[in-house]
Amino acid sequence: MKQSAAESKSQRIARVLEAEIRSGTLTDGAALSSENALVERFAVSRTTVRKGLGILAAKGLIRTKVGIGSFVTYGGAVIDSGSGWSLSLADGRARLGTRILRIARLPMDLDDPAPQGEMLAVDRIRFREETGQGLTLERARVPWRDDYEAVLSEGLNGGSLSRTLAARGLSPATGEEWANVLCALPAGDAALMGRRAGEPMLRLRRLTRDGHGGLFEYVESVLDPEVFGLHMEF
Amino acid sequence: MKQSAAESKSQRIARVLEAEIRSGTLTDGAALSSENALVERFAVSRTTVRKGLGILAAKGLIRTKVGIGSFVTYGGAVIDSGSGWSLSLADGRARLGTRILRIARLPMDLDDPAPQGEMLAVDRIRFREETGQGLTLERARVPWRDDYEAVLSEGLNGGSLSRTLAARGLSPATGEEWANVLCALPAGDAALMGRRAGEPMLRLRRLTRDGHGGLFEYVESVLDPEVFGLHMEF
DNA sequence: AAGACAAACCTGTCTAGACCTGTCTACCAT
DNA sequence: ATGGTAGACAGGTCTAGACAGGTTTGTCTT
Repeated sequence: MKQSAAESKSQRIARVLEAEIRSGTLTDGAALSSENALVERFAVSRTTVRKGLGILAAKGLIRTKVGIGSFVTYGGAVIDSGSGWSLSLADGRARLGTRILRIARLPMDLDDPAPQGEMLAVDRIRFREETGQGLTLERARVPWRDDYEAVLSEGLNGGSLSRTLAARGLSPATGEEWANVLCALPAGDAALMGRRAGEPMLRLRRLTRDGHGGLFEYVESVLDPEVFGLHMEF
Repeated sequence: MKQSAAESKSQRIARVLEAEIRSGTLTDGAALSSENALVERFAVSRTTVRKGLGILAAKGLIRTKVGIGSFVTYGGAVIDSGSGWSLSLADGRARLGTRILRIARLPMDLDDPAPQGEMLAVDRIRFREETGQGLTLERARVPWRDDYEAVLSEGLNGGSLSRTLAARGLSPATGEEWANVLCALPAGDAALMGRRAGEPMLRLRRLTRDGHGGLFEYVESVLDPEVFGLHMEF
């Protein structure tokens, strides 16, 4: 077999496996085949397979444990504790696009956690690419720090606020998450999402704290109930 | 065998048992099943079971005596599990009454798990005592066994199906749970609950399996979204 | 009724082997 | 120098046993 010039074998392996993960063939939490099985499947050496898996691990798509194997960690938007909810797409294959509504510095504007002064606010919508209809509306608030100035101008690392914070060495120590039914979508949110007001929606609120109990991040999400659900294994 | 997270089998066993201890299913001083029984239940080797028990012992949750068995030594407050989600009453203290709609032997009548033949069915409503309005509607299905005959005539142990099963030495090895928004309460369920049809509701589905992957229990619940939510700490 | 004994449990400990990832080295090709 | 191959080795995880010794219980004997 001829090797396409631009892509090494390990990159190809990573690409094929990533496609299987993102397409849902390999679902969240599922075990990948063992390295030796992948050696068989791709007819390459184990070194090459491991390089490919390394690429996926660096992207955060899989995690591997000695003596056990590699596991898909994509889509578990929550924690890696293995014992939490993960948000799941109930509706098989919906292609999601993302649009950032704003990244701004402003006083706390959400009701729930005690007012905390200036915040870094990130509002984001995810929408169905075919129709443009908004499927999720997420409002994240993080206590302002001066080194967030760069975020305002340069945006987020990989579109993810948690990744942006992690890149600054910030990660939460504890947290809570609530899920409930929002019986009627408010008109303002409906307009932003391109939906009808009054629809029932799935609502998630997530509050994380740093080691000293201070607010780390607060996220409020409204999700299309036809597409999103929560899933847990135990 | 499919493993659900990047977690070793012994860790999973420890986690499941810890949840049972902390949730009060296994109370202080109670004996755990013997190691060989746990081998059966989780379908793993005794070495692995012992590793799991070792984790619990290291946490001080159990103590084991030669020739006798392992015992729960967790005396502390039996608050909620800490791992996984717990159903929480959003609406402070609503006094709940319980009404069993039926306990019956019948062929599988719910859509979700593959049809399994005869089932023990328990349908139950929880309602607000002040108003009589139904807050939850739960349908539980368990594959029929002949020794359930007594359940049909004598009812459940303490009103709980899981407790009834546990009393017969039956407990699940693994399970999954889904939560989503039921956009419109069907008319039939609405009549049972004394609610208006078409209301949005919170819907939970829970499927547990025995160690060999066979169906253990399936429960479908519909919950008042004003009163119930999901909560998780991590 | 009291004691001895055996069977059936239980945990503690050990082994051999299968299969897994992590790491290393030596070598080849472009 | 880079990317791939092939193999060896260490160590983690799990299985399937065997064996020793503690505990309980029922039964048989005295």
